[in-house]
Amino acid sequence: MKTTPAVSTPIRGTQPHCQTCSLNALCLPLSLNDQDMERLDDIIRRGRPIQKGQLLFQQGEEFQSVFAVRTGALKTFTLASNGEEQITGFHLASELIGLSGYDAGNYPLTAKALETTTVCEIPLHQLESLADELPDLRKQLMRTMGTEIRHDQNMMLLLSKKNAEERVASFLLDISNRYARRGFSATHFRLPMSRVDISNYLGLAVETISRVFTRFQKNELIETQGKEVIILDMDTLYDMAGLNGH
Amino acid sequence: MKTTPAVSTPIRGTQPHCQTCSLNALCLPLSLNDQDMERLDDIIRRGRPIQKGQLLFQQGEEFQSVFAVRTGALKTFTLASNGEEQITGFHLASELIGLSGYDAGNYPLTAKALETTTVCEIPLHQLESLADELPDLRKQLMRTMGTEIRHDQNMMLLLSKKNAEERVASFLLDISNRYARRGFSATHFRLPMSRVDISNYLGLAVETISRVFTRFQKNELIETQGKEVIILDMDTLYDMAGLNGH
DNA sequence: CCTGATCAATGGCCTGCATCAACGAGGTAT
DNA sequence: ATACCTCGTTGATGCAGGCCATTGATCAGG
Repeated sequence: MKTTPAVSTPIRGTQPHCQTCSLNALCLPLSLNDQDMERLDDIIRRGRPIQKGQLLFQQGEEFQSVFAVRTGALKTFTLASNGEEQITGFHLASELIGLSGYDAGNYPLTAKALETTTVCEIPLHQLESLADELPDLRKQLMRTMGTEIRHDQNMMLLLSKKNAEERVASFLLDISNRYARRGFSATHFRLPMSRVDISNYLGLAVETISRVFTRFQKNELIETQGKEVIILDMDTLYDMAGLNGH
Repeated sequence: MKTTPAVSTPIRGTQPHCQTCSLNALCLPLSLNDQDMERLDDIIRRGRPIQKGQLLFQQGEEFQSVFAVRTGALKTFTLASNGEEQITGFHLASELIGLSGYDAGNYPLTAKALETTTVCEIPLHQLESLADELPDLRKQLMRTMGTEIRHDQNMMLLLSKKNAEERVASFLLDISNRYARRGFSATHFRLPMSRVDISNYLGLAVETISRVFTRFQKNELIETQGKEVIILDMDTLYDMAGLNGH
């Protein structure tokens, strides 16, 4: 439960590269040509996996690296002064973590593994100089931050305007879409986080999550068994989420 | 109530420049040297003021420019599919608007003037190429986006964990700090937005805002008269906001 | 000066969800 | 096997804050 020493030294040869990574079309290299991708690949450190419950970095620590999730999943959360935690996001494979630390010298949130997880570590200094040389990389970084802002503002809308059912529907569809983009099933997946995490993220009590899940099952919108979820009626879920159409 | 044709042609000579602008230490030129600031200044368009209620840009419109507030104030909000609006932020002098549009080709939110407002328009294309040439400008842009992310994540915490009094206290202190950074009084200021806007932003009903304001006045934490606010007991407000100390 | 519109404040009622409590199902250590 | 976790589910109760309605204050237009 303590911060792991980030990621160990690079072990080239036994480790995959951006060029051959199946996620490169979703990840930071997204818009880079082969040459540029190689230069990015050169600064990336890949280390041993972090175990469930371990921290990737902690709120207040010096902001040294940005991370891309290779396998597994993490949650990021901020701590209020009273010690309460607010989960700000879940991060699946190919997603970038840590850029929100950019405006200050330290991470404004903590990242914790939800399961055994491997990440690519991108040291800030080198990312900085590379971003100054490669306009496409700079654009991609700014797009990623723009996406994060958009996500957070959607969450603000969810948290201040939607009721419990709308929140849970939105959440399920969000996860479904993110799996689908990675080539997995949009209707049959496993939630990597606990009910408590979901409730925290959605600003509800755990009990409310349970109740909404069972209500959704009675109405044959979904089927669940523990963390396994099958979506039965995508359209109705979209309506409920207040995302009519798409 | 329709989108204004953004900002008219530049009227050089009668308009101020970044170099002489009293806000340049808070605004985008923040970290630029004189030469670089001049180059930024060259691409900035300054136009006639927009009136209260007019839109600077509208959700869905093509993302063409970023704006810096020179005088006045605006609110930005997203529209849910049911038409409800969620205010995502208020923007005072020197603050940048529009960067959240960065991940797609169009603005994900609408910006509306809360009072007569003047802005500096920074066309995206030119900002892009300048950012590729000036590392300091790139860093400043990314820091600004990082600040926005941090703000939004604080709002997520507020919206999902704080009660009505804590929300209002946090809000008043936020505004107070932002005025103070601009050299205005931290304890005596005028709120540019209506109670309805505040309630929307904080995820509460208008009536709740009114009640909390009067409760705060009975407890001699603040004094209000319409939009005028005087903060009487900053320390207690900090405690209530859950920002003990600072 | 009057009229209608917009905004803020306050009272009264009502509900969605938090809270408290209890319980079964796995999982793990002894 | 047994004891002891943690996790998810369900039921019962209470309340913070939403919603509706009224009133006064301020302001713009005729």
